[in-house]
Amino acid sequence: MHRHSRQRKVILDVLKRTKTHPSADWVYREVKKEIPNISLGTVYRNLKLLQSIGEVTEISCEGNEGRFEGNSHLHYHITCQKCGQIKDVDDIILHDIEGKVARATGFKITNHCVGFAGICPACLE
Amino acid sequence: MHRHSRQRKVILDVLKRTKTHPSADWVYREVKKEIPNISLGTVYRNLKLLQSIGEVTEISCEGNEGRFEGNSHLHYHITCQKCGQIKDVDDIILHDIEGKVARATGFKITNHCVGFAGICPACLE
DNA sequence: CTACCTGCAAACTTTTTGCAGCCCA
DNA sequence: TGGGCTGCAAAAAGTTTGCAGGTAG
Repeated sequence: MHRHSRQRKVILDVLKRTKTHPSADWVYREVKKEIPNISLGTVYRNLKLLQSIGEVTEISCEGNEGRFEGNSHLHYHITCQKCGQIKDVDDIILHDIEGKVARATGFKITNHCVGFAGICPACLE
Repeated sequence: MHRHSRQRKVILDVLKRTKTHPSADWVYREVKKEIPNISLGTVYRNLKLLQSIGEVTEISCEGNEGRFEGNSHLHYHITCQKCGQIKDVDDIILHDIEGKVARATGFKITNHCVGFAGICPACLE
């Protein structure tokens, strides 16, 4: 199966540590501080592998393509359309919606995501 | 403001007509049947313009980046993780969720999207 | 006329992949 | 020692943009 590698460990550490929702390139530049000769290809390969084993989630709702996070509990996101920041929305979880949609569509649901777009308090002023 | 152009009209027609959620390239190839020498750049420019005036929506939830649709009423999407098809979920709309999130976050909400991932009935068999 | 729009092609951004060598178990 | 993993670089995929000429109003 999988082996350990320093690169993979540091990539995961960076993602677990940050509160932001970074792009692959941001992760690359961050890991580079610790492993200066790491390659971008390795970052992409590991982000993909970590996703496949559920350690990392790629978020994509409302135009936030290619952003990752190491926070594995279910939560939603909101993006400020002015300054671009992405924040977690932890207060609201739709516990029953997957069952409803399963009944309505016949799909076996494995996951759902919710994204909001708007203007953040700071940009509203 | 904006002028009319045959290219723009055909692009919009294609999007209104289809029940799928096509990529820019699919739209390009479809429009090409009617306007053989249209360029991909024109398709991208018009998809962007049509988005900005609300005629077209770019959907992005659960890995469906770069897919467009001409169906402008609010609805959600579900993607089959096996065959890749995207279907509309029309039966369920969360009318009150934007207000809830506005109160919880202080954002002024302008939009929300919901995406589901799972396995479609055909692929389950 | 005069903006806006188009086709074309080049440029850019983001992500993937082939390869030779390295390293963990 | 073998198979996964890495760095590097080239390639692929997706999208944007500059330009010169066309066209709607």
